[in-house]
Amino acid sequence: MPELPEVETIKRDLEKIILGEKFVKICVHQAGVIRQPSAKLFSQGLVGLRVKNILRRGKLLIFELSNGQALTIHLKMTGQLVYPGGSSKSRVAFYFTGGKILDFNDQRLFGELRLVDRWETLKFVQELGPEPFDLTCRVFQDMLLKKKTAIKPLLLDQKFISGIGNIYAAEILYRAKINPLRSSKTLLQNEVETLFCQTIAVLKMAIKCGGSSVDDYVRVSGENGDYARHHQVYGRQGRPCFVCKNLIQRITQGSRGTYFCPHCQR
DNA sequence: AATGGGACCTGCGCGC
DNA sequence: TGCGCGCAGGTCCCAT
Repeated sequence: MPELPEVETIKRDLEKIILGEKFVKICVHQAGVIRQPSAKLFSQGLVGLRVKNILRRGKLLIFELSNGQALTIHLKMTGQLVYPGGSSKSRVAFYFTGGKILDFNDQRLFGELRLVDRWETLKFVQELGPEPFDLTCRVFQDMLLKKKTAIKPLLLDQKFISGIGNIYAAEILYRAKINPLRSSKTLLQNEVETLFCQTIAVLKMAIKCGGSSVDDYVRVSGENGDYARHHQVYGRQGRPCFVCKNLIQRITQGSRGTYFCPHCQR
């Protein structure tokens, strides 16, 4: 699922392809993914505009446009942006000057595309927690002390911290040797420091690898990201921990899967 | 206020 | 072999 490292990878891939390009035509094959305004106004509104800048906020991709508006794309679970496009899988096809086609694919139709006047004022954006890379350990510790939730669902909470999803929450907690069930405010100073450092380290390494290809995620070129081979716990239930050889467990937490090593993570 | 579960979707893998 | 069910998870929405 596209989390921060995957969306950042897509952002960087796209910068090389469509920065400065002008939309000449939009083909909406699945109107449901266009959340704002109507599919018709969305298409009409984009034609003639250039992509001035590409940003990422949490897991949201933002295309700043030449007239001051913005195209926002949330890939949710199965969204993809693929170039060159023009495939039959495409839910929306973006045509640019010079014949370039960018496809938005989305098997499960959870994705959300919007054309808005100001992306900063979207409710979703306003409620997002801080970017991990903008945090200091000290601020992170203060945030953790204000909550009493289990640490795993807290890391997944986009209002608490933005960009972390189910895969990286598992990998980060494993590397920090912290049990996902621990209440955030019971974490000791040194555990918070390790958690903070591992959060940054895992996300940075995952970006360097082009993200984790599990299920549908691919880079804009269609290639896989390479970080999945660094996964220590995600999807490894019943298999031995690489450190202690005890079996990785899968439990359900907040109605989604949590993978961890009960021996290494305390 | 904070937490939990269901809804939104589709394809896949499993068990019968 | 084939069918139906559960599961996958980002976010929203509602109930508790």
